[in-house]
Amino acid sequence: MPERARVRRVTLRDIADRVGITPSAVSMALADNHRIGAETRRAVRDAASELGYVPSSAARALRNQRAGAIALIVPTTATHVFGHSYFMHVLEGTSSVANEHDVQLLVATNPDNEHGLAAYERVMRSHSADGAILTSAAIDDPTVERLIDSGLPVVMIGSFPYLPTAVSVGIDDRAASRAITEHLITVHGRTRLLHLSGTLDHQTGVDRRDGFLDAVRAHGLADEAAVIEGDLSEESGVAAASALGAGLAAIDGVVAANDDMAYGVLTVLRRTGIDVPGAVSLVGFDDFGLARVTTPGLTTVRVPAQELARRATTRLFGIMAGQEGWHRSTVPVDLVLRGSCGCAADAGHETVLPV
Amino acid sequence: MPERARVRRVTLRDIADRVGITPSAVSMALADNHRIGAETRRAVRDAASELGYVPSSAARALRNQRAGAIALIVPTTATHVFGHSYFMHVLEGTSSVANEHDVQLLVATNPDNEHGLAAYERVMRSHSADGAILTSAAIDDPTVERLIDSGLPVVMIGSFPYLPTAVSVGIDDRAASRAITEHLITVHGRTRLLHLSGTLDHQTGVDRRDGFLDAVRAHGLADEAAVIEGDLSEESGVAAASALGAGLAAIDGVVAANDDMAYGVLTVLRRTGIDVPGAVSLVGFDDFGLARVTTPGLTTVRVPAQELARRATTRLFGIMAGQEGWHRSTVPVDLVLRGSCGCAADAGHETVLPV
DNA sequence: CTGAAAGCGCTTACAG
DNA sequence: CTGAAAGCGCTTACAG
Repeated sequence: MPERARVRRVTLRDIADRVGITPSAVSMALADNHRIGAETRRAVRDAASELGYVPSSAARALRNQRAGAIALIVPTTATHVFGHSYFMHVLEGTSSVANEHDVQLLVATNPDNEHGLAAYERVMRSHSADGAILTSAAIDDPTVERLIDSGLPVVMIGSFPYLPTAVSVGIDDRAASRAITEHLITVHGRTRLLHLSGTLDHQTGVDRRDGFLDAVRAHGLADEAAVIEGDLSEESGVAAASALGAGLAAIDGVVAANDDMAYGVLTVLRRTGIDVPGAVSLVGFDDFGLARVTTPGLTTVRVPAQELARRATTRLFGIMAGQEGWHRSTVPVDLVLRGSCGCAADAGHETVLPV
Repeated sequence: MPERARVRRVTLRDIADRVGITPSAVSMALADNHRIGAETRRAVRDAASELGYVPSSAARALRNQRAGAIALIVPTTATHVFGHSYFMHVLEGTSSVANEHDVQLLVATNPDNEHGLAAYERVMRSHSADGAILTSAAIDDPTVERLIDSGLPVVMIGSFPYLPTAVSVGIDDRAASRAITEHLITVHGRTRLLHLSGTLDHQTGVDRRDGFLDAVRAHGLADEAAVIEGDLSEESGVAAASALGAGLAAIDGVVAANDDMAYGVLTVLRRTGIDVPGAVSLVGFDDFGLARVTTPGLTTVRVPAQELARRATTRLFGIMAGQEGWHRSTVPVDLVLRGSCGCAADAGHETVLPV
């Protein structure tokens, strides 16, 4: 295999031989150790770049007892529950911060319940990663606590009220959901509201539902309000709206727990001939891209997923460096008012309002 | 830091001490080496699982000269060009095969043009990965050739006619695009066709356009046909259709290079009051999910992105194991006929036809 | 001040 | 047949 041969490692030894010093000295020279004279340092640098030296990550990891990598842990179910856009945003945020720290990013998924546990437990135990970002775990996921108890630095994205000592970065889902619901009530005079929730085994689903309930209760509209549990997929939005049938006519506002479900509802309303926002105000949650181009544009809560990931990862590096400090960071979100609630008549226009 | 202490590594030495043999013997026992007696082997296994032994990936990597990881390399621009769903499918496919081989998955992105090169060159040179999957590189991306020349096992997803020796897995974009265009011509009698292409700096964009041109030329419709270059985003579909203005009325069929752009076109057609599929047949490419739930359902080419990734990764492991063999594998695709071309009248119905 | 050894944790080639 | 050393490539504590 001549091709493989070309990959042959360039080591400190090769540089040492060329410059005429020891590997130890080369190591120090490359680390700009003052023990090594300036001219030798330069000679070493030159030789290193000529030979195309790159340190062996394995040797470094073994010697330093640090992997030089962090892991992004993704429970299997999460992709389906949270959607592709959410993960790409998280991946981009995590990845860019890891790059800034010159650290590799491992992505660990749980293939199934049997080996799933092992999948990321192995990551931590084998010390393939020095820390982990965990996103979108279910409320009752037992692996989360195990992971935290293991002592590996972990930062979670989302809300974890049952793990008060865990470090997490998230948004205030409840307040945001309440705010967008109150927008329908106070600005658009809606009184018969439906909430299409996410799965209630995730904290996000619970919090967004509770925010909706906070709003309808505060305005004395609880009796007219209803909640249907969906699963955050567009299909479940279609299904929920379709199942309502004639009952749809009795509703004048729909608060969906994410945009995808809102699209599903929109499709059914349109098919049924119910005007949005004329007869029904419709709002979503997420603002991961498509909300801007639907007709009408979808009013929603903008979740800064990439920013959440960036903060979580930055914090992770802080913890790995020995920092202590806060356990929970909440990132503010915005209401993005477009046409579907009744705000902006013309396509493309939007108003952004901090919650 | 008491928490960190809990992570303290369990090594072969710990097992050896407990069982009363040498680390070497433990290593052999765990590898089921026949040199070690059955009872010792059992004792070692018991001790290992009691102590929670997991081999050090760094030590193994250093000793075996293998990283125990593969890399998924993603050029920066690619996310925007190919979309979130495409990448999640690729990630899932690659990840699951890596899991099956008990190998870690590294995700390497090129943060920007300056350090971008270094980003994954470092991955290969530092031997952080034993092989790489490269997806969606631009035609003129110089890093691709460098990567292949480096000797690191690489499998690419997509089409790379300029790199005939490269190992790649893809679909026949040109044939599929021709097939779906001919469907509009022969089955639905469309004669004034518009192609909304992807970016032409990616082979996919070129191939799908050429397939469209093959079809209109073969049927003598080239003079009535037009091509507009988009960028695969829904917005660009909106923009292209809007820019056409009154010209839209002269068209009776639109072949978009992906579904997202088709949604954009659909939005404009609907807004303009042009009936799909009554006045215009509209088709896309990808079938990554939403095509099923639009109204009408979008006729498209189903691209098995996850399967492509699975095959590419399986092949990568083959190459890493020393296999030689084919350089290019083409995965067949299907036409999925729904309502937007004029085929299935009722929502939810679809016909699947191999290309 | 500087040279060279020790050792991270593993596996296997080698000596006995 | 089996015990124990060598060595992967690094970094730093130690001896001189």
